[in-house]
Amino acid sequence: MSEARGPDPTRRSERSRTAILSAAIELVTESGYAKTSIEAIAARAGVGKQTIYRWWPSKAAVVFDAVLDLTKGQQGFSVLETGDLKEDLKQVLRATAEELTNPRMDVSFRALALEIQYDANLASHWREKMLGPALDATKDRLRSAQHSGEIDADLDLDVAVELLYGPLYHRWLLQTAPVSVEHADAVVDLAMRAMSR
Amino acid sequence: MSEARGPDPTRRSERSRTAILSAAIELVTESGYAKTSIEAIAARAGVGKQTIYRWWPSKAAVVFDAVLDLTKGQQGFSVLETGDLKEDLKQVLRATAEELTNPRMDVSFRALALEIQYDANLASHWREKMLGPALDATKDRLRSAQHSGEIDADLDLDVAVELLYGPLYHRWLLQTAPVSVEHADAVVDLAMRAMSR
Amino acid sequence: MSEARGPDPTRRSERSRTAILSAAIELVTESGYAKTSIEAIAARAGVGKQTIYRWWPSKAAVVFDAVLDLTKGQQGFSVLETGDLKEDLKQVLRATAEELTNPRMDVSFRALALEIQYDANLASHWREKMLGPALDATKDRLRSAQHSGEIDADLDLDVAVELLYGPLYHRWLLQTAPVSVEHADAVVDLAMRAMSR
Amino acid sequence: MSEARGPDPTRRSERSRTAILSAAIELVTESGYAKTSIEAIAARAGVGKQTIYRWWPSKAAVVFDAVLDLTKGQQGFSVLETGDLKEDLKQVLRATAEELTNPRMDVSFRALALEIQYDANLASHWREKMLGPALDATKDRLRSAQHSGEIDADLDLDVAVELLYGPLYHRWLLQTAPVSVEHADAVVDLAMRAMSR
DNA sequence: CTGTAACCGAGACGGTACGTCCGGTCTTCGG
DNA sequence: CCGAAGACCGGACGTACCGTCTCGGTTACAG
Repeated sequence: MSEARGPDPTRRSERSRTAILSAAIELVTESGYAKTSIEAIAARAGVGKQTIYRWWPSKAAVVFDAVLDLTKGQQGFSVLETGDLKEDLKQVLRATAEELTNPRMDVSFRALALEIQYDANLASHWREKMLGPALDATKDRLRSAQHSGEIDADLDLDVAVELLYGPLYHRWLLQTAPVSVEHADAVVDLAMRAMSR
Repeated sequence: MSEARGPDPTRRSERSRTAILSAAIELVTESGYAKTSIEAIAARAGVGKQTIYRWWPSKAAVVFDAVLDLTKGQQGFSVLETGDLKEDLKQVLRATAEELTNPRMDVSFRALALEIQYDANLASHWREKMLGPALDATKDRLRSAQHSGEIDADLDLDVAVELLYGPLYHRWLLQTAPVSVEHADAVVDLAMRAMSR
Repeated sequence: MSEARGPDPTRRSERSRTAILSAAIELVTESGYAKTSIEAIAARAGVGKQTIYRWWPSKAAVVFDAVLDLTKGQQGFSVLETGDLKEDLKQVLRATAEELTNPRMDVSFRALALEIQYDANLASHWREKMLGPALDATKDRLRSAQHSGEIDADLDLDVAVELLYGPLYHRWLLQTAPVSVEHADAVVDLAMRAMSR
Repeated sequence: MSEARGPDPTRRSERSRTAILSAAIELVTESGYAKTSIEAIAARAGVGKQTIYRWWPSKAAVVFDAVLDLTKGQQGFSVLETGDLKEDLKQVLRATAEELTNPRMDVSFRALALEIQYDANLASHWREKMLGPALDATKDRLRSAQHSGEIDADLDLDVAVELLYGPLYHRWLLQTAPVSVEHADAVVDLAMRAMSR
C-alpha cells in the first residue's frame, strides 16, 4: 500500500511514517473513520499534509497500513495441527472472533472492510494481507485433514472455509448478533458435521 | 426512516419525495455511494436541499428509503414449503444470490450494508426491513423441518441460518469470490449435511 | 468590481460585505498587502471563504472595493475655481499629497496602484474610479484657464496634468523622496511657469 | 544584492549563477512575476533550490540581479552635453521611454518597481543601481546648464528632474496612456518652458 | 595523493494558503 | 406553511510553494 513511483523511498522519514500511522489509529479509534480527516492526522502527527499525500493515495490506504502495523505479529500465520481437527479449528476461529471484538481493531478494521467497496486496489491488498493468511491457513489445515481421512476428500474447501468464517463475518458486519468465542465454537461444531465422513 | 417530528407529513409533496428517491438511486448507481452528495441529489431531483433535510436525517436514510422502494415487492416474504427442504432452501438462497448480483441493487445495497456501521438507528431499520424478512422466513422453514423430522431437533437455528447466508455475504461484502447461484447451491448442499440427522 | 454573473445580488448579505471590506482594510494596514491572505480576511470577518470567492474574483478586487468604500466621500470630485489658478492647483495637489501620506490609505492604495500591473480588468476600474476623477477635474480646471487666457491655449492638457501629478506619484511609488504639501506647492510653482503665457 | 555572510563566494559556480538568472528572466517574461516561483526557477535552471537560497534572500533579489545583468551596458551612464540642453534631455528621456517599452525589460522591471514596496533593502539597491544613474546624470546635466545660464539658477533641480521623469513613470506605472518617444519629447518641450529664464 | 570541507543537484520535510466542494442552517419568495 | 432556490458559515479536500534540512556526488585546496 505504501509504494509510489515518484518519491524516493530511501529518503523517507521513518519518524514521520510512524507518527502518521499512530495518529491515524488513534483518531479512528477516538472519533470513527468517517470523522477522521487527513488534515487531522497530519496535525496530530506533527507532519505536513503533503507528507501523507506523498506516500499514500488516500485515507483508507493510511489506515490500512496502520492496521497492518498493528497486526504485524500474525505474519507467519498458520493453524495448529494437533491431530484434533475440531479443536484446531476452534482455536483459529476463536482467535478471529477475538480480533473482531478487540476494540483496538474493531473500528479501523470494519471501516476498511467498508472502504474496499470503493477502491479495487485497496481491496486486493486487503484480501491478500488481512483476510488471506487466515483463510489460506485454514484451508491448508482442512486439506491436511482430507489426507488423513478425517474429512470428506470430495469437499470443496473454498466453500468449507466460508462455512466457518461466513457466520462470524455475517454477525460482525451485518450486526445481527454479537460475535463471541462461544459462537465460534458453535459454528465449528456445526460445520464439522457437514465436513465429516 | 422517513418521519421527523417537525414538519406536517400530510402536506408533503409526493412529487418531490419520488424525485428525490429516484435521483438518489440513479446517482448512487452511476457514481457510487461515497461520491454522491446530497447537493447533487437535490439538484438532480430539482428540489431544494432543505426539502431533503426536512424529511431525512442523512444521505444514508435517503438511499435506504430509495432501496426500500425498489424492493417493495418482496413485502410478504416467505420460503416455499414444497416438502423438499433442500430444494426450498436452494430456491431462497438462489433468490438472494440473484439480488446481490443485480446491478440495480448491488451498489446501493452494499453501501447501506456497510453504512450501518456508523448509524445505529439506520442499522436497526436495516435489519428489520431488509435483512430480517429473509432470515426469519428461512428460520421458519427450518423450524418446520425440525417438526417434520427432516433435520435435527437440537439444532441452533440462528447458527444454521448463518451457515446458509454467511458464505454468500462473505463473498459479497469481502469480495473474496463472485456470488452466483451455483455457489448458493453448493452452500445449501454442504449445510444440509450439517443439519440432517 | 463587485458584480458576477452567477449569484443573485439581491440576496447578498450586507453584513458580510461590510465585515469583509473592513477586515481587508484592517489586515492590509496591519500586515501589508502581500501578507494578507483571503483566508485571514474571511476569518477576521467571521465569514466563509466561499462568501468572498462568490462576490470577488481576487484579493485585489476585495481591497479595491474596500479602498473605494473609504474614499466614497470624494464622489463628486472637482477642483475649486476661485479665479486664482495657481492657488486652485495647489489646493488639489496638496489634497492628493495628503491622501498619499494618510497612513490609513497609503498601504492599500499603493498595493492597488501596483497590483493593476497584473490585472487588466482591475486596472481599468482603477483608472476610472480612483485616478480618473482627480485627473479629469484637474484637466477641466486647466481647460477653463485656457478659455480665460490664464494659460497657453495650445497647451497639451494631458501632458500638463502629468507635469503636475507625475512628480508626486514618482516620489510616492518609486520612493525617491517623501511626498509632502511643500513638495506639492513646489511642483505647482514650477509647472505653472511651463503653462503660463 | 548578491553577497551573504555564510558561503564562500570564491567557490561559487558561475554556471549555476548564470543559469538561474536566465531562467528567472525567461519565466518572468513568459508567465509574469507573480506566477514565477523559486521552485520553477530552480527546475528550469537545473539547480537545487538551496543554491538559490544560498546566494539570494528572495525571488525579488534574483530578478533584480537578472535585470541588472541585462542592463549592465548602461554602467557609466551619463547625459550628452552637446550644448543644446533640450536636445540632450530629449535624447535621455527617449532612451528611458524605450527602455520602459522594451518587452524584454518591461515585465521584470515593472515587477521590481512593485516589489520595492515590501522590501526596504531591495528598495535602496533599486534606487541606487536602477533609477539613480539616470536621475543623477540628468541632474548633473541640469546643473551644468545652470552654470552656463541656460536655465534659472534658482531652480530646485530635484523637482526639475521629477518634472521630466514623473510624467513618463506616471504613464508607465499607472497605465494612463502609452509611453512613447513622442510623449518624451512633448514632456521635454513643456518642462523646458518651466526651467528656462 | 589524499583527506576533508565546501558547493552542488535533488528532493523530503513541516508548514501556510490556495481555490473548490459540500455539509447543514437560514432566508426569501411564490403558490 | 410547503417547496424551490440558493446564500451563508464552516471544515476538509488535494495542490502548489515556501524556506529549511539532509542526502550522496563532485570539486578544490591543505596536509
